[in-house]
Amino acid sequence: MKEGPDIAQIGALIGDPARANMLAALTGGRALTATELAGVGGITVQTASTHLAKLEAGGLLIQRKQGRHRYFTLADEAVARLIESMMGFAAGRGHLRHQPGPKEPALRKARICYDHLAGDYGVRMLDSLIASGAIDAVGDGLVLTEKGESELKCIGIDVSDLRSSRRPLCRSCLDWSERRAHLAGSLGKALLSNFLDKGWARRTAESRSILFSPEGDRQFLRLFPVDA
Amino acid sequence: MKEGPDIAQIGALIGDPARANMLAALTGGRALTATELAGVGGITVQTASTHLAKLEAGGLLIQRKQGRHRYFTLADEAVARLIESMMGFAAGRGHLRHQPGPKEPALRKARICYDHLAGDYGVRMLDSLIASGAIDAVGDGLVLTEKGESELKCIGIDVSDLRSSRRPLCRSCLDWSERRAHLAGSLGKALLSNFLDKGWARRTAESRSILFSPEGDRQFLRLFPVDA
DNA sequence: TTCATAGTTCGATCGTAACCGAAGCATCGC
DNA sequence: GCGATGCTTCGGTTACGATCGAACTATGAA
Repeated sequence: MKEGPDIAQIGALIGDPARANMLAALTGGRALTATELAGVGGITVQTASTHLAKLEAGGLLIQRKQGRHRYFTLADEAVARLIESMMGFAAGRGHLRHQPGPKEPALRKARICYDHLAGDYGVRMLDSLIASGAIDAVGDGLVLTEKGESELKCIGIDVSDLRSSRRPLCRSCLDWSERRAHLAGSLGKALLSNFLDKGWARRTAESRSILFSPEGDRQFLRLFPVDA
Repeated sequence: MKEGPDIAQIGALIGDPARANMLAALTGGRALTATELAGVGGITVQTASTHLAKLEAGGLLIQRKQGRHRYFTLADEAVARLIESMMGFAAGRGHLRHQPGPKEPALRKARICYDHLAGDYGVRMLDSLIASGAIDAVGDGLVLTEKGESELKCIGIDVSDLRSSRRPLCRSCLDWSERRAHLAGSLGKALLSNFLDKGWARRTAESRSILFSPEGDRQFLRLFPVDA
């Protein structure tokens, strides 16, 4: 039969634990060096090098040389969405990691998903935006309302800038920890950048989790109440 | 490290060519026996049996015993969506099958995607529904309009029946051959069933392709014109 | 120049999983 | 009961790929 595109190739690429860990780490959006990726994969640099070459040949990664470092990133947003969707799927099937580990709670509270906010806070934000009428959930899509647009302007986000990009403004992204949708798209990215710029939150060095400051936490919860 | 769900497990399950072929075949929505699946995988029944056991243990497949046959199907629609999304991704990266084969054209024209219409005709149908105002494409979601609902009633589809199901009415699904969206969800299913019931088209025995009769072809093109 | 760091390539080992033949169950038709 | 069919389990072979040590290339620093 051999019908359609070859999913076995990319399945096999993702199917190795070391490679899967590297890809998951890169879903954090940050460019990482080969040595760092060897660390997250739990393997030596030699092995990591061959893995990275395969991932690059498969079109999942791109590398950028900078001095004697090589920075690897996911090839594009489509790869990030694929990985995230597989995580959502795996979480739904109970294919979870054996030991949750100490960083799990922080990761579940707030983490970065390629370039936008995910985890409990990400889901909460979208719920609140929908409840307040800033975003309409229509079918399985999301649309920004006029009301929402003016509210965003108040917190310093100019939506007309975002519209000029080819990327969709609002996109819903399934959250693997919450098993519900959070906000992706260029607006999702802009909101997270906004929080980081304001100093409400910051990214951690080696993890995908996002740490809110006490003040940032307060502001965030005020801005996105649960029962709005 | 070791953040989040284990995508390596399902990646590895899909990563074997024989298993990938079986899964792709099952995306046709039809239940297949172990022997049939061995055929599409290009392996003996013994080997297929072990593969199927692994896929079942991984939650991707379910089996139903019926007499001395065992019928395998995808576990649920989420699996079908995962496979289809991986196909779309793979097609975009150029991970195509080596030789297109003789059945390719028919497959590209019209095929079944779990339970709804895909391929050129699937994409054309959605485009036409949007152009005529029966469906609104809003954000990256799809909504049926009142006008669309009454038009559907004319061709014999009662939307209120569909609404009662928990499954979303309209969903967009990326088509790997056309690289554009077609209509999924319970409405997508209902439309395809409608065509099959009317005798406009029929499913083929061993492939995912859908064959339109000359009359059905005429009716379909009349109902969903390109420049409506 | 020399040394140190980052990364790749080579070579060899090792483990696992895919594979099939043969035997073993289960179900159907007779 | 019998044989035939559909499928699974067992045993043994084979092949591929993940892994690492060691050697090699490249960039940067002193």
